[in-house]
Amino acid sequence: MTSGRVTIADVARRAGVSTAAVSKVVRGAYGVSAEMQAKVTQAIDELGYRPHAAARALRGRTYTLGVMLSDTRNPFFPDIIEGVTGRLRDTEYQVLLGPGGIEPRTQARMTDAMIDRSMDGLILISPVMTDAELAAIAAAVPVVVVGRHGGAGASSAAYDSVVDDDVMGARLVVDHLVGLGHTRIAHITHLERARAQGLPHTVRAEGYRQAMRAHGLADDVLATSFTEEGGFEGARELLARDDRPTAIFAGADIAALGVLRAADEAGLSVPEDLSVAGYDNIGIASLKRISLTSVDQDGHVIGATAARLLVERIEGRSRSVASSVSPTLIVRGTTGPPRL
Amino acid sequence: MTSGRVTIADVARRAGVSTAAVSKVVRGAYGVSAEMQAKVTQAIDELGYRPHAAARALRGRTYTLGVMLSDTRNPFFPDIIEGVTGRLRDTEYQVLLGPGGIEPRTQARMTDAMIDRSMDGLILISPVMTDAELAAIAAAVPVVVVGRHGGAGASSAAYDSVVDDDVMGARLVVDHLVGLGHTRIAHITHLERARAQGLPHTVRAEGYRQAMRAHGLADDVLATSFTEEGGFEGARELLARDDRPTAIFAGADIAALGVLRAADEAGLSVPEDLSVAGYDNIGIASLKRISLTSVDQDGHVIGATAARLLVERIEGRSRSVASSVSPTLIVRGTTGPPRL
DNA sequence: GTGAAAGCGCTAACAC
DNA sequence: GTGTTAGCGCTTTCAC
Repeated sequence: MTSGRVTIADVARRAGVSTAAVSKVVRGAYGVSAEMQAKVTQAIDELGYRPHAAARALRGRTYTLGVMLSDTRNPFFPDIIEGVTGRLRDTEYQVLLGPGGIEPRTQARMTDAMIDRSMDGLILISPVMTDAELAAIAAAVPVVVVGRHGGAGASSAAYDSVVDDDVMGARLVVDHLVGLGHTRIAHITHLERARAQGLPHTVRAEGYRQAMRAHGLADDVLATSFTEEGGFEGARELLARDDRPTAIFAGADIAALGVLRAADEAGLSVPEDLSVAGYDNIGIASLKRISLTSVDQDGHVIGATAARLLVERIEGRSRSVASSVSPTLIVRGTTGPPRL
Repeated sequence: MTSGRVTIADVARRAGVSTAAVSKVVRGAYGVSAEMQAKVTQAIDELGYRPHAAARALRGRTYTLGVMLSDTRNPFFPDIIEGVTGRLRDTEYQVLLGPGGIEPRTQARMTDAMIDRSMDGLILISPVMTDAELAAIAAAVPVVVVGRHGGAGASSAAYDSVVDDDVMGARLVVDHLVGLGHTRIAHITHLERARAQGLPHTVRAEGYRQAMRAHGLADDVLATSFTEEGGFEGARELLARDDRPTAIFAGADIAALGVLRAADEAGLSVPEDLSVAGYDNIGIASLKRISLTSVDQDGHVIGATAARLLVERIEGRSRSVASSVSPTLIVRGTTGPPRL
């Protein structure tokens, strides 16, 4: 089977035409008569011919798009991937995912590997690289970056980007809580590892500050980490204060789960004694037993947008595009009016 | 940069040798003097040469292994993938993931695409295909199937397989519950969609039955679905009975979460009134607020084993291997002695 | 031990 | 509108 592969020459012989003609029909290129089209198509079907991607790669495209994942465990990757594959379903492009790991080095190795495999374009999800590295990759292949905000003026023109509007997401939460009557609203964020910038947690924290200011309220940001433990520790510290907050907005659902545990342990009932909101709307947030108010990023739209932009780039657009997807607040059982 | 790619000819020129020599050095093949080895290696470094995978594919290997994912949302995929990539880290193989979807058709399209891209071997995770289709793929490329039990005698010789020992996992749960004093232990399984066989849930249910029988207890299997709702509905039905079970073993954690909700709503406390156990040990099972007793599959070992077997196959083994990985029971807060 | 040369399957000029 | 042909970058006999 491997060696007995059907080639374009077999099809040409069968249809009684040249290989060039077959190639044109396969690619849907210009200059083929309906008659030839029919003959070739029939021969292809009879023989079960499928173009050999590697051979194509040597001259033209591979019709392969790569998606580099920075962290396979990230709970909204599946949505983004579904968005990407859904958008590409009826095209001839195939999507392959590359587990890049969380280290800049392993991510670089993966993007190199994808370029070596002649992929036609790359979607990088939350890449941990310098803008210079990103620009270098974008110089070699069309690139769309997902999940990194704005950043580096000039060099960013080399690639397109899609982000969740994290400022808006944070504002939705604050507005919701203020609307319920809360005034002491704390925010738990992720402790920054100096190097990368424009990361979602930074933007969410900034959005929170802006929104609080807009309401004339004092902000209160605590940086731990986006883990269950991080949320737990942060909440424990916040709840130990004299004038403890009546609401805690965690920058990620996983941390919000830790906050809920801290509330449990402190004997506080949610949402009566403490309102809790998260970000990302991960699957379990909707479980009745959790029922966490959260900001939904609509990974489908993000993925579909990234796919659309990438194909546009491949097909010739050179002007760079930065797309921002609006999040939605999903109100559930963990937020309510503060006790009077 | 794209057009300015460094080729083997550039390296050969720089080192003052033939392209054939460079090729041998790159592949670590026989018959190269130490001196040539040194010259070539230096030229490669100076020029930053990386072999072009597509060009290699036309003659030899691509050093690319494909992992077909049947359902990106499956919570233990990340572990399996980490196991695979971890095992391959220090080899020259690269791993690319293919989102195959849950339909046989889309999965077939993905495996075709991977074969068209000349991947050296494929790992198929929980593929939904007939054994004949699997055999056809295995005839074209080395294959390791993960998550499908035994099955089709003869044809299975065409590929290797790695499975979790689901019979053992089910027994661990039953033994644990019986040891605590339970006798009325019910099992919630997934309603079978006729076609595929040897699927984990079937084997888990069978393992549960065997274990119950071994203890001289009557089994009690209810088939709903492996969703939160499925677990909820199943548990509601079970708990409405006169002699309701004192323990429910759900064949998947997600369903166990539904069972917990049903217990909450019925006013039963866990584990005093009802013990609950799941399977898969998904991330949130360990959250203090959930603390679900569950069976852990060790996806790392499963992934690493699959990678090892695949590489062995590629390098020549023809005898087929079926590997079974032992699961572990993680006892947490949802199981305890029944109320007397 | 090393190099020359023939392809692998396909695409893209360029002739016809 | 269709066919001929020259490579793409690499691997692999086969001479030397």
